[in-house]
Amino acid sequence: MAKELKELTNKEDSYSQWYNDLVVKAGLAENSAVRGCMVIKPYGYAIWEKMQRALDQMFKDTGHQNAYFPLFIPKSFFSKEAHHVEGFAKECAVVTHYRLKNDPQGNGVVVDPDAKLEEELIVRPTSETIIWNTYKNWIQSYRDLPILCNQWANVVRWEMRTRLFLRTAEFLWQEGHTAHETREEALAEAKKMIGVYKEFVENWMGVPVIVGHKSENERFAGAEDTLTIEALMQDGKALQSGTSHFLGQNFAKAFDVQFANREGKLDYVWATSWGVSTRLMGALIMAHSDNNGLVLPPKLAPIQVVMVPIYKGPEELTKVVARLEEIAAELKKRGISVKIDDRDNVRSGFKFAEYELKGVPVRLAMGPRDMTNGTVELMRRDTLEKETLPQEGIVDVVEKLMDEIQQNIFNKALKFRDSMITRVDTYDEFKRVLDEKGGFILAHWDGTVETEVAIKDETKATIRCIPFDAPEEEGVCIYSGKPSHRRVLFARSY
RNA sequence: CGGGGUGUAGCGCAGUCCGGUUAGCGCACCUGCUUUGGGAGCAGGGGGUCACAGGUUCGAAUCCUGUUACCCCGACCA
Repeated sequence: MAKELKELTNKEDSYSQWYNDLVVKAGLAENSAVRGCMVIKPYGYAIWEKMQRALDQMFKDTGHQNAYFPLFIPKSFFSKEAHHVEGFAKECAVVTHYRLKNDPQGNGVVVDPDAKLEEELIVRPTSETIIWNTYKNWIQSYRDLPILCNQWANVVRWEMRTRLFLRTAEFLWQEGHTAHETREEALAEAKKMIGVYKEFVENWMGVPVIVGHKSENERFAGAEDTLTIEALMQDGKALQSGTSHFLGQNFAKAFDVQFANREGKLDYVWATSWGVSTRLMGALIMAHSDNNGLVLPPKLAPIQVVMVPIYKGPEELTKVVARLEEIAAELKKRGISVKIDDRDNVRSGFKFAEYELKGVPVRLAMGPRDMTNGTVELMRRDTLEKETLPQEGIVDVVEKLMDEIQQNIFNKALKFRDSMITRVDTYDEFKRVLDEKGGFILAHWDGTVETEVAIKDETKATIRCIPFDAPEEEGVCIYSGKPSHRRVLFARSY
Protein backbone atom coordinates (compact mmCIF):
# COMPACT_ATOMS: atom_id res chain seq x y z
CA MET A 1 0.00 0.00 0.00
CA ALA A 2 2.70 2.45 0.99
CA LYS A 3 4.58 1.29 -2.06
CA GLU A 4 1.83 2.59 -4.25
CA LEU A 5 1.86 5.87 -2.35
CA LYS A 6 5.53 6.17 -2.99
CA GLU A 7 5.04 5.65 -6.67
CA LEU A 8 2.42 8.35 -6.66
CA THR A 9 4.66 10.88 -4.97
CA ASN A 10 7.40 10.21 -7.45
CA LYS A 11 5.16 11.43 -10.20
CA GLU A 12 5.21 14.74 -8.31
CA ASP A 13 2.46 16.03 -10.56
CA SER A 14 -0.44 15.79 -8.22
CA TYR A 15 -0.06 16.42 -4.54
CA SER A 16 -3.81 16.42 -4.24
CA GLN A 17 -4.07 12.94 -5.68
CA TRP A 18 -1.40 11.76 -3.30
CA TYR A 19 -3.30 13.33 -0.44
CA ASN A 20 -6.54 11.72 -1.48
CA ASP A 21 -4.88 8.34 -1.80
CA LEU A 22 -3.29 8.66 1.61
CA VAL A 23 -6.58 9.54 3.28
CA VAL A 24 -8.26 6.51 1.74
CA LYS A 25 -5.43 4.03 2.23
CA ALA A 26 -4.74 5.04 5.81
CA GLY A 27 -8.40 4.28 6.51
CA LEU A 28 -9.38 7.81 7.54
CA ALA A 29 -12.22 8.55 5.14
CA GLU A 30 -13.66 7.91 1.72
CA ASN A 31 -16.10 9.47 -0.68
CA SER A 32 -19.66 8.42 -0.12
CA ALA A 33 -22.45 7.58 -2.52
CA VAL A 34 -23.74 11.11 -1.97
CA ARG A 35 -21.91 13.57 -4.15
CA GLY A 36 -19.51 15.78 -2.24
CA CYS A 37 -20.13 14.06 1.06
CA MET A 38 -17.59 12.04 2.99
CA VAL A 39 -17.66 8.91 5.10
CA ILE A 40 -15.32 9.29 8.05
CA LYS A 41 -14.09 5.81 8.90
CA PRO A 42 -13.45 4.61 12.45
CA TYR A 43 -9.74 5.35 12.42
CA GLY A 44 -10.28 8.87 11.11
CA TYR A 45 -13.10 9.48 13.52
CA ALA A 46 -10.96 8.31 16.43
CA ILE A 47 -8.52 11.12 15.64
CA TRP A 48 -11.35 13.63 15.29
CA GLU A 49 -12.75 12.51 18.66
CA LYS A 50 -9.41 13.19 20.30
CA MET A 51 -9.39 16.65 18.76
CA GLN A 52 -12.94 17.25 19.92
CA ARG A 53 -12.18 16.19 23.45
CA ALA A 54 -9.14 18.46 23.73
CA LEU A 55 -10.90 21.46 22.20
CA ASP A 56 -14.01 20.93 24.28
CA GLN A 57 -11.94 21.00 27.44
CA MET A 58 -10.26 24.20 26.31
CA PHE A 59 -13.63 25.82 25.66
CA LYS A 60 -14.84 24.82 29.11
CA ASP A 61 -11.65 26.12 30.68
CA THR A 62 -12.41 29.48 29.10
CA GLY A 63 -15.92 29.57 30.53
CA HIS A 64 -18.00 28.21 27.66
CA GLN A 65 -20.89 25.78 27.72
CA ASN A 66 -22.21 23.43 25.08
CA ALA A 67 -25.70 23.75 23.64
CA TYR A 68 -27.49 22.59 20.51
CA PHE A 69 -29.53 24.49 17.96
CA PRO A 70 -31.67 23.23 15.04
CA LEU A 71 -30.35 21.93 11.76
CA PHE A 72 -33.02 23.81 9.81
CA ILE A 73 -33.22 27.57 9.48
CA PRO A 74 -36.35 29.29 8.16
CA LYS A 75 -35.49 31.19 5.02
CA SER A 76 -36.74 34.45 6.53
CA PHE A 77 -34.24 34.25 9.43
CA PHE A 78 -31.50 33.62 7.03
CA SER A 79 -32.10 36.72 5.00
CA LYS A 80 -32.12 39.20 7.88
CA GLU A 81 -28.44 40.12 7.76
CA ALA A 82 -27.68 41.41 4.28
CA HIS A 83 -23.98 40.53 4.00
CA HIS A 84 -24.58 37.15 5.59
CA VAL A 85 -27.17 36.02 3.03
CA GLU A 86 -25.07 37.31 0.21
CA GLY A 87 -22.08 35.33 1.45
CA PHE A 88 -23.86 32.02 1.80
CA ALA A 89 -26.81 32.13 -0.60
CA LYS A 90 -24.95 30.41 -3.42
CA GLU A 91 -24.19 27.27 -1.48
CA CYS A 92 -27.31 26.41 0.48
CA ALA A 93 -29.28 23.19 0.53
CA VAL A 94 -32.98 23.99 0.76
CA VAL A 95 -35.82 21.86 2.09
CA THR A 96 -39.01 22.49 0.16
CA HIS A 97 -41.21 19.48 0.97
CA TYR A 98 -41.87 17.29 3.96
CA ARG A 99 -43.36 14.13 2.50
CA LEU A 100 -42.93 11.46 -0.15
CA LYS A 101 -45.49 9.21 -1.72
CA ASN A 102 -45.66 6.26 -4.06
CA ASP A 103 -45.59 7.35 -7.67
CA PRO A 104 -49.00 6.71 -9.27
CA GLN A 105 -47.07 5.81 -12.47
CA GLY A 106 -45.20 3.17 -10.53
CA ASN A 107 -41.75 4.78 -10.63
CA GLY A 108 -41.06 4.16 -6.97
CA VAL A 109 -41.24 7.05 -4.54
CA VAL A 110 -41.75 10.68 -5.55
CA VAL A 111 -41.98 13.98 -3.70
CA ASP A 112 -45.59 14.66 -2.76
CA PRO A 113 -46.45 17.99 -4.41
CA ASP A 114 -49.18 18.54 -1.82
CA ALA A 115 -46.54 18.53 0.91
CA LYS A 116 -44.86 21.78 -0.06
CA LEU A 117 -43.64 23.84 2.88
CA GLU A 118 -45.08 27.32 3.19
CA GLU A 119 -41.66 28.62 4.08
CA GLU A 120 -38.59 26.81 2.84
CA LEU A 121 -36.02 25.63 5.37
CA ILE A 122 -32.32 26.13 4.84
CA VAL A 123 -29.99 23.41 6.03
CA ARG A 124 -27.59 25.45 8.18
CA PRO A 125 -24.37 26.47 6.48
CA THR A 126 -23.56 28.12 9.85
CA SER A 127 -25.86 28.95 12.74
CA GLU A 128 -25.61 32.68 13.46
CA THR A 129 -29.16 33.40 12.37
CA ILE A 130 -31.00 30.64 14.22
CA ILE A 131 -28.89 31.29 17.29
CA TRP A 132 -29.45 35.03 17.33
CA ASN A 133 -33.13 34.47 16.86
CA THR A 134 -32.94 32.33 20.00
CA TYR A 135 -30.65 34.64 21.98
CA LYS A 136 -33.21 37.39 21.48
CA ASN A 137 -35.42 35.59 23.99
CA TRP A 138 -32.60 34.94 26.42
CA ILE A 139 -31.42 38.49 26.80
CA GLN A 140 -33.21 41.35 28.51
CA SER A 141 -30.64 42.87 30.83
CA TYR A 142 -26.90 43.26 31.15
CA ARG A 143 -27.29 40.72 33.95
CA ASP A 144 -28.06 38.06 31.30
CA LEU A 145 -24.70 38.69 29.66
CA PRO A 146 -22.34 37.37 28.60
CA ILE A 147 -23.72 34.28 26.91
CA LEU A 148 -20.89 31.94 26.03
CA CYS A 149 -22.19 28.95 24.07
CA ASN A 150 -20.61 26.42 21.78
CA GLN A 151 -22.23 23.74 19.68
CA TRP A 152 -20.78 20.66 18.05
CA ALA A 153 -22.69 20.14 14.85
CA ASN A 154 -22.70 19.33 11.19
CA VAL A 155 -23.24 22.01 8.58
CA VAL A 156 -23.88 21.88 4.84
CA ARG A 157 -22.33 24.07 2.20
CA TRP A 158 -23.11 22.97 -1.33
CA GLU A 159 -19.64 23.36 -2.79
CA MET A 160 -19.01 22.77 -6.48
CA ARG A 161 -15.80 20.86 -5.98
CA THR A 162 -15.01 18.91 -2.87
CA ARG A 163 -11.98 17.19 -1.36
CA LEU A 164 -11.85 14.80 1.56
CA PHE A 165 -11.69 16.74 4.84
CA LEU A 166 -10.62 20.00 3.17
CA ARG A 167 -13.90 20.80 1.55
CA THR A 168 -16.93 18.55 1.73
CA ALA A 169 -20.58 19.36 1.19
CA GLU A 170 -21.34 18.34 4.75
CA PHE A 171 -18.78 18.74 7.48
CA LEU A 172 -18.46 18.44 11.22
CA TRP A 173 -17.40 21.40 13.25
CA GLN A 174 -17.78 23.37 16.39
CA GLU A 175 -19.20 26.86 16.40
CA GLY A 176 -19.03 29.19 19.37
CA HIS A 177 -21.53 32.04 19.58
CA THR A 178 -21.18 34.63 22.27
CA ALA A 179 -23.10 37.73 23.31
CA HIS A 180 -21.55 40.60 25.23
CA GLU A 181 -22.36 43.85 26.94
CA THR A 182 -19.59 45.90 25.38
CA ARG A 183 -17.60 46.17 22.22
CA GLU A 184 -14.36 45.72 24.15
CA GLU A 185 -15.53 42.53 25.79
CA ALA A 186 -16.59 41.01 22.46
CA LEU A 187 -13.32 42.00 20.82
CA ALA A 188 -11.43 40.41 23.69
CA GLU A 189 -13.48 37.23 23.34
CA ALA A 190 -12.77 36.96 19.60
CA LYS A 191 -9.09 37.43 20.28
CA LYS A 192 -9.09 34.97 23.17
CA MET A 193 -10.66 32.24 21.04
CA ILE A 194 -8.28 32.59 18.12
CA GLY A 195 -5.61 32.18 20.78
CA VAL A 196 -7.24 28.97 21.97
CA TYR A 197 -7.19 27.69 18.40
CA LYS A 198 -3.54 28.58 17.97
CA GLU A 199 -2.67 26.78 21.16
CA PHE A 200 -4.62 23.69 20.11
CA VAL A 201 -3.30 23.49 16.57
CA GLU A 202 0.30 24.02 17.65
CA ASN A 203 0.40 22.02 20.87
CA TRP A 204 -1.87 19.14 19.96
CA MET A 205 -1.60 18.89 16.21
CA GLY A 206 2.00 20.02 16.01
CA VAL A 207 1.15 22.46 13.22
CA PRO A 208 2.56 25.99 13.50
CA VAL A 209 0.21 28.79 12.55
CA ILE A 210 0.32 32.49 11.86
CA VAL A 211 -2.37 34.52 13.58
CA GLY A 212 -3.79 37.68 12.12
CA HIS A 213 -6.69 39.68 10.78
CA LYS A 214 -8.39 38.85 7.51
CA SER A 215 -8.53 41.62 4.96
CA GLU A 216 -11.92 43.18 4.34
CA ASN A 217 -12.29 41.13 1.19
CA GLU A 218 -11.70 37.79 2.92
CA ARG A 219 -13.81 38.57 5.97
CA PHE A 220 -16.70 36.36 7.16
CA ALA A 221 -20.05 37.41 5.74
CA GLY A 222 -21.55 39.62 8.42
CA ALA A 223 -18.42 40.17 10.52
CA GLU A 224 -16.68 43.44 11.34
CA ASP A 225 -13.39 41.68 11.84
CA THR A 226 -12.27 38.12 11.18
CA LEU A 227 -9.26 36.67 12.97
CA THR A 228 -7.62 33.63 11.46
CA ILE A 229 -4.92 31.05 11.98
CA GLU A 230 -3.07 30.15 8.80
CA ALA A 231 -1.07 26.97 8.44
CA LEU A 232 1.28 25.93 5.67
CA MET A 233 1.05 22.55 3.97
CA GLN A 234 4.04 20.65 2.63
CA ASP A 235 3.22 21.53 -0.98
CA GLY A 236 3.61 25.21 -0.14
CA LYS A 237 -0.08 26.08 -0.07
CA ALA A 238 -1.74 27.77 2.89
CA LEU A 239 -4.70 26.38 4.78
CA GLN A 240 -7.04 28.53 6.83
CA SER A 241 -7.38 26.36 9.91
CA GLY A 242 -9.67 28.29 12.21
CA THR A 243 -11.46 31.63 12.41
CA SER A 244 -12.87 33.85 15.11
CA HIS A 245 -15.18 36.70 14.18
CA PHE A 246 -16.03 39.96 15.86
CA LEU A 247 -19.58 40.47 14.64
CA GLY A 248 -20.11 43.91 16.12
CA GLN A 249 -23.81 44.61 16.58
CA ASN A 250 -24.74 43.34 13.11
CA PHE A 251 -26.67 40.28 14.19
CA ALA A 252 -28.13 41.98 17.26
CA LYS A 253 -29.54 44.66 15.00
CA ALA A 254 -30.75 42.15 12.40
CA PHE A 255 -32.55 40.13 15.08
CA ASP A 256 -33.39 43.06 17.34
CA VAL A 257 -31.53 41.79 20.37
CA GLN A 258 -31.47 44.70 22.83
CA PHE A 259 -30.74 44.73 26.52
CA ALA A 260 -31.07 47.20 29.36
CA ASN A 261 -27.55 48.34 30.15
CA ARG A 262 -26.15 49.49 33.47
CA GLU A 263 -27.52 52.99 32.87
CA GLY A 264 -30.97 51.59 32.27
CA LYS A 265 -30.86 52.38 28.56
CA LEU A 266 -31.52 49.97 25.71
CA ASP A 267 -28.51 48.89 23.71
CA TYR A 268 -27.73 46.27 21.10
CA VAL A 269 -25.68 43.26 22.13
CA TRP A 270 -22.12 42.72 20.87
CA ALA A 271 -21.34 39.36 19.34
CA THR A 272 -18.62 36.92 18.32
CA SER A 273 -18.58 33.58 16.58
CA TRP A 274 -15.71 31.17 16.06
CA GLY A 275 -15.21 27.73 14.61
CA VAL A 276 -12.93 24.95 13.54
CA SER A 277 -13.93 21.97 11.45
CA THR A 278 -12.92 18.53 10.24
CA ARG A 279 -10.73 20.53 7.87
CA LEU A 280 -8.22 20.36 10.72
CA MET A 281 -7.88 16.68 9.82
CA GLY A 282 -6.68 17.77 6.42
CA ALA A 283 -4.17 20.12 8.01
CA LEU A 284 -2.89 17.35 10.25
CA ILE A 285 -2.41 15.01 7.31
CA MET A 286 -0.86 17.49 4.90
CA ALA A 287 1.47 19.08 7.43
CA HIS A 288 3.28 15.95 8.58
CA SER A 289 2.84 12.99 6.24
CA ASP A 290 5.73 11.47 4.33
CA ASN A 291 6.10 8.85 1.63
CA ASN A 292 5.44 6.07 4.11
CA GLY A 293 2.11 7.56 5.07
CA LEU A 294 0.67 9.49 7.98
CA VAL A 295 2.74 10.88 10.81
CA LEU A 296 0.51 11.45 13.81
CA PRO A 297 1.47 13.49 16.84
CA PRO A 298 1.28 11.26 19.93
CA LYS A 299 -1.35 13.47 21.58
CA LEU A 300 -3.83 12.71 18.78
CA ALA A 301 -2.81 9.20 17.75
CA PRO A 302 -5.58 6.67 18.48
CA ILE A 303 -2.86 4.03 18.87
CA GLN A 304 0.30 5.48 20.40
CA VAL A 305 2.33 2.31 20.53
CA VAL A 306 1.93 -0.78 18.40
CA MET A 307 3.58 -4.04 19.33
CA VAL A 308 4.47 -6.58 16.68
CA PRO A 309 5.53 -10.07 17.70
CA ILE A 310 7.96 -11.89 15.47
CA TYR A 311 7.83 -15.64 15.72
CA LYS A 312 8.00 -19.08 14.18
CA GLY A 313 5.19 -21.31 15.24
CA PRO A 314 2.47 -20.92 17.86
CA GLU A 315 4.62 -21.66 20.92
CA GLU A 316 6.94 -18.78 20.17
CA LEU A 317 4.00 -16.52 19.45
CA THR A 318 2.48 -17.29 22.82
CA LYS A 319 5.74 -16.63 24.61
CA VAL A 320 6.46 -13.35 22.85
CA VAL A 321 2.92 -12.07 23.21
CA ALA A 322 2.95 -12.89 26.91
CA ARG A 323 6.02 -10.71 27.36
CA LEU A 324 4.54 -7.95 25.21
CA GLU A 325 1.39 -8.00 27.31
CA GLU A 326 3.44 -7.35 30.44
CA ILE A 327 5.03 -4.29 28.85
CA ALA A 328 1.69 -3.17 27.41
CA ALA A 329 0.12 -3.28 30.87
CA GLU A 330 2.89 -1.04 32.20
CA LEU A 331 2.42 1.43 29.35
CA LYS A 332 -1.34 1.51 29.85
CA LYS A 333 -0.80 2.35 33.52
CA ARG A 334 0.92 5.49 32.33
CA GLY A 335 -1.97 6.41 30.07
CA ILE A 336 -0.37 5.30 26.81
CA SER A 337 -2.61 3.49 24.35
CA VAL A 338 -1.13 0.25 23.07
CA LYS A 339 -2.13 -2.31 20.49
CA ILE A 340 -0.59 -5.75 20.25
CA ASP A 341 -1.01 -7.04 16.72
CA ASP A 342 -0.90 -10.82 16.97
CA ARG A 343 -2.63 -11.51 13.67
CA ASP A 344 -1.10 -14.60 12.12
CA ASN A 345 -2.51 -14.16 8.63
CA VAL A 346 -0.14 -11.33 7.75
CA ARG A 347 3.59 -11.24 8.20
CA SER A 348 5.45 -8.80 10.33
CA GLY A 349 6.80 -6.80 7.40
CA PHE A 350 3.26 -6.18 6.26
CA LYS A 351 2.33 -4.96 9.72
CA PHE A 352 5.30 -2.62 9.86
CA ALA A 353 4.24 -0.97 6.63
CA GLU A 354 0.63 -0.81 7.69
CA TYR A 355 1.26 0.99 10.98
CA GLU A 356 3.63 3.38 9.29
CA LEU A 357 0.88 4.17 6.84
CA LYS A 358 -1.46 4.80 9.74
CA GLY A 359 1.04 7.03 11.47
CA VAL A 360 1.42 5.16 14.78
CA PRO A 361 4.16 7.11 16.64
CA VAL A 362 6.08 4.19 18.16
CA ARG A 363 6.50 0.56 17.16
CA LEU A 364 7.94 -2.14 19.38
CA ALA A 365 8.92 -5.40 17.70
CA MET A 366 10.00 -8.43 19.66
CA GLY A 367 11.17 -11.82 18.44
CA PRO A 368 13.00 -14.91 19.71
CA ARG A 369 16.33 -13.13 19.44
CA ASP A 370 15.06 -10.40 21.74
CA MET A 371 13.62 -12.95 24.11
CA THR A 372 17.06 -14.46 24.50
CA ASN A 373 18.83 -11.11 24.80
CA GLY A 374 16.21 -9.33 26.88
CA THR A 375 15.86 -6.64 24.23
CA VAL A 376 13.18 -5.08 22.07
CA GLU A 377 13.33 -3.19 18.78
CA LEU A 378 11.88 0.31 18.89
CA MET A 379 11.03 2.40 15.86
CA ARG A 380 9.79 5.97 15.98
CA ARG A 381 7.54 7.04 13.12
CA ASP A 382 8.65 10.66 12.92
CA THR A 383 12.27 9.86 12.06
CA LEU A 384 11.85 6.19 11.04
CA GLU A 385 14.88 5.43 13.25
CA LYS A 386 15.21 1.90 14.62
CA GLU A 387 16.99 1.01 17.81
CA THR A 388 17.41 -2.20 19.81
CA LEU A 389 17.00 -1.47 23.51
CA PRO A 390 16.90 -3.47 26.73
CA GLN A 391 13.36 -4.45 27.77
CA GLU A 392 14.29 -3.22 31.20
CA GLY A 393 13.26 0.42 31.37
CA ILE A 394 11.58 0.43 27.95
CA VAL A 395 8.42 1.88 29.46
CA ASP A 396 10.30 4.98 30.62
CA VAL A 397 11.90 5.34 27.23
CA VAL A 398 8.54 5.15 25.45
CA GLU A 399 6.91 7.57 27.84
CA LYS A 400 9.63 10.15 27.23
CA LEU A 401 9.47 9.52 23.51
CA MET A 402 5.82 10.55 23.42
CA ASP A 403 6.77 14.10 24.38
CA GLU A 404 9.87 14.08 22.27
CA ILE A 405 8.04 13.00 19.13
CA GLN A 406 5.26 15.50 19.74
CA GLN A 407 7.86 18.25 20.01
CA ASN A 408 9.94 17.02 17.10
CA ILE A 409 6.96 16.91 14.75
CA PHE A 410 6.14 20.50 15.62
CA ASN A 411 9.75 21.66 15.29
CA LYS A 412 10.09 20.01 11.91
CA ALA A 413 6.92 21.65 10.64
CA LEU A 414 7.99 24.99 12.11
CA LYS A 415 11.37 24.82 10.47
CA PHE A 416 9.77 24.04 7.14
CA ARG A 417 7.15 26.76 7.55
CA ASP A 418 9.76 29.38 8.45
CA SER A 419 11.90 28.38 5.49
CA MET A 420 8.84 29.00 3.32
CA ILE A 421 8.24 32.60 4.37
CA THR A 422 9.74 34.95 1.84
CA ARG A 423 9.89 38.73 1.93
CA VAL A 424 9.54 40.35 -1.45
CA ASP A 425 9.53 43.98 -2.55
CA THR A 426 8.54 43.82 -6.20
CA TYR A 427 5.63 42.29 -8.05
CA ASP A 428 7.96 40.35 -10.38
CA GLU A 429 9.70 38.81 -7.44
CA PHE A 430 6.31 38.08 -5.90
CA LYS A 431 5.17 36.14 -8.96
CA ARG A 432 8.48 34.34 -9.27
CA VAL A 433 8.45 33.17 -5.66
CA LEU A 434 4.85 32.03 -5.99
CA ASP A 435 5.63 29.89 -9.02
CA GLU A 436 9.05 28.59 -8.10
CA LYS A 437 8.88 28.22 -4.34
CA GLY A 438 5.37 28.73 -3.04
CA GLY A 439 4.73 29.22 0.64
CA PHE A 440 3.99 32.45 2.47
CA ILE A 441 5.08 35.77 1.09
CA LEU A 442 5.41 38.91 3.18
CA ALA A 443 4.88 41.97 1.05
CA HIS A 444 3.62 45.51 1.21
CA TRP A 445 0.02 46.16 0.20
CA ASP A 446 -1.80 49.44 -0.17
CA GLY A 447 -4.77 48.25 1.86
CA THR A 448 -7.35 48.45 -0.94
CA VAL A 449 -9.74 45.75 -2.06
CA GLU A 450 -9.03 46.58 -5.70
CA THR A 451 -5.35 45.77 -5.38
CA GLU A 452 -6.05 42.58 -3.47
CA VAL A 453 -8.54 41.39 -6.06
CA ALA A 454 -6.25 42.30 -8.95
CA ILE A 455 -3.39 40.31 -7.42
CA LYS A 456 -5.74 37.40 -6.80
CA ASP A 457 -7.00 37.42 -10.38
CA GLU A 458 -3.50 37.55 -11.81
CA THR A 459 -1.72 35.12 -9.50
CA LYS A 460 -4.36 33.16 -7.55
CA ALA A 461 -2.61 34.32 -4.39
CA THR A 462 -4.70 35.92 -1.64
CA ILE A 463 -3.94 37.81 1.51
CA ARG A 464 -4.03 35.09 4.13
CA CYS A 465 -3.86 37.57 6.96
CA ILE A 466 -2.44 40.75 8.35
CA PRO A 467 -0.35 39.16 11.10
CA PHE A 468 -0.82 40.32 14.69
CA ASP A 469 2.93 40.63 15.04
CA ALA A 470 3.55 42.47 11.76
CA PRO A 471 5.89 45.29 12.72
CA GLU A 472 5.30 48.81 11.47
CA GLU A 473 7.43 49.27 8.42
CA GLU A 474 7.21 51.95 5.77
CA GLY A 475 7.20 50.70 2.20
CA VAL A 476 5.33 50.75 -1.07
CA CYS A 477 2.67 48.36 -2.33
CA ILE A 478 4.19 45.77 -4.66
CA TYR A 479 1.26 46.18 -7.04
CA SER A 480 0.20 49.82 -6.99
CA GLY A 481 3.33 51.51 -5.64
CA LYS A 482 1.21 53.39 -3.13
CA PRO A 483 2.51 53.79 0.44
CA SER A 484 2.09 50.94 2.95
CA HIS A 485 2.79 50.76 6.67
CA ARG A 486 3.26 47.05 7.18
CA ARG A 487 3.76 43.81 5.32
CA VAL A 488 0.89 41.37 4.95
CA LEU A 489 0.95 37.63 4.38
CA PHE A 490 0.15 36.33 0.91
CA ALA A 491 -0.13 32.75 -0.36
CA ARG A 492 -1.94 30.46 -2.66
CA SER A 493 -4.30 28.47 -0.54
CA TYR A 494 -6.68 25.55 -0.28
C1' C B 1 -22.09 25.91 -15.19
C1' G B 2 -17.78 25.59 -19.13
C1' G B 3 -13.43 22.21 -20.96
C1' G B 4 -11.41 17.19 -20.86
C1' G B 5 -11.72 11.98 -19.37
C1' U B 6 -13.68 7.30 -17.59
C1' G B 7 -17.75 3.50 -16.48
C1' U B 8 -15.72 -4.40 -17.57
C1' A B 9 -15.45 -9.00 -10.20
C1' G B 10 -14.55 -5.69 -3.66
C1' C B 11 -10.23 -2.49 -5.74
C1' G B 12 -6.90 -1.37 -10.01
C1' C B 13 -6.96 -2.33 -15.15
C1' A B 14 -6.51 -4.97 -20.43
C1' G B 15 -9.81 -6.12 -24.32
C1' U B 16 -13.38 -1.61 -27.83
C1' C B 17 -10.04 1.21 -33.29
C1' C B 18 -10.94 -3.74 -37.00
C1' G B 19 -18.01 -7.43 -33.89
C1' G B 20 -16.96 -14.04 -33.77
C1' U B 21 -15.33 -20.02 -29.00
C1' U B 22 -16.84 -20.39 -22.37
C1' A B 23 -14.68 -12.12 -21.18
C1' G B 24 -9.25 -11.85 -19.21
C1' C B 25 -5.07 -10.06 -15.85
C1' G B 26 -3.05 -8.06 -11.06
C1' C B 27 -4.38 -7.13 -5.97
C1' A B 28 -7.88 -8.63 -2.36
C1' C B 29 -11.00 -12.93 -0.69
C1' C B 30 -11.68 -18.62 0.60
C1' U B 31 -9.07 -23.75 1.32
C1' G B 32 -4.53 -26.48 2.02
C1' C B 33 0.70 -27.00 2.69
C1' U B 34 5.36 -24.56 3.34
C1' U B 35 6.87 -19.91 5.47
C1' U B 36 7.51 -15.70 9.27
C1' G B 37 13.66 -10.05 12.09
C1' G B 38 10.64 -5.07 6.34
C1' G B 39 4.89 -5.53 2.26
C1' A B 40 5.71 -14.45 1.58
C1' G B 41 5.64 -18.92 -1.98
C1' C B 42 3.13 -22.87 -4.32
C1' A B 43 -1.44 -25.42 -5.49
C1' G B 44 -6.59 -25.20 -5.79
C1' G B 45 -11.27 -22.26 -5.44
C1' G B 46 -15.32 -18.52 -5.35
C1' G B 47 -16.89 -14.03 -7.44
C1' G B 48 -19.38 -10.47 -13.89
C1' U B 49 -26.70 -8.51 -16.42
C1' C B 50 -19.08 -5.65 -19.58
C1' A B 51 -23.12 1.80 -16.35
C1' C B 52 -28.41 1.98 -18.23
C1' A B 53 -32.06 2.03 -22.38
C1' G B 54 -32.99 1.45 -27.38
C1' G B 55 -31.15 0.21 -32.32
C1' U B 56 -28.00 -2.40 -36.36
C1' U B 57 -26.49 -7.69 -37.01
C1' C B 58 -26.86 -14.72 -37.79
C1' G B 59 -23.88 -12.83 -33.63
C1' A B 60 -22.43 -6.74 -29.62
C1' A B 61 -18.13 -5.32 -23.88
C1' U B 62 -16.83 -3.93 -29.08
C1' C B 63 -20.73 -0.35 -34.12
C1' C B 64 -24.99 3.69 -33.88
C1' U B 65 -28.50 6.86 -30.85
C1' G B 66 -30.04 8.54 -26.23
C1' U B 67 -29.59 8.62 -20.91
C1' U B 68 -26.88 8.42 -16.46
C1' A B 69 -22.95 8.29 -12.89
C1' C B 70 -18.21 9.40 -11.41
C1' C B 71 -13.16 11.67 -11.90
C1' C B 72 -9.78 15.67 -13.41
C1' C B 73 -9.03 21.06 -14.81
C1' G B 74 -11.51 26.10 -14.17
C1' A B 75 -15.29 29.67 -11.61
C1' C B 76 -17.10 29.28 -5.73
C1' C B 77 -15.41 28.23 -0.68
C1' A B 78 -13.74 26.66 6.14
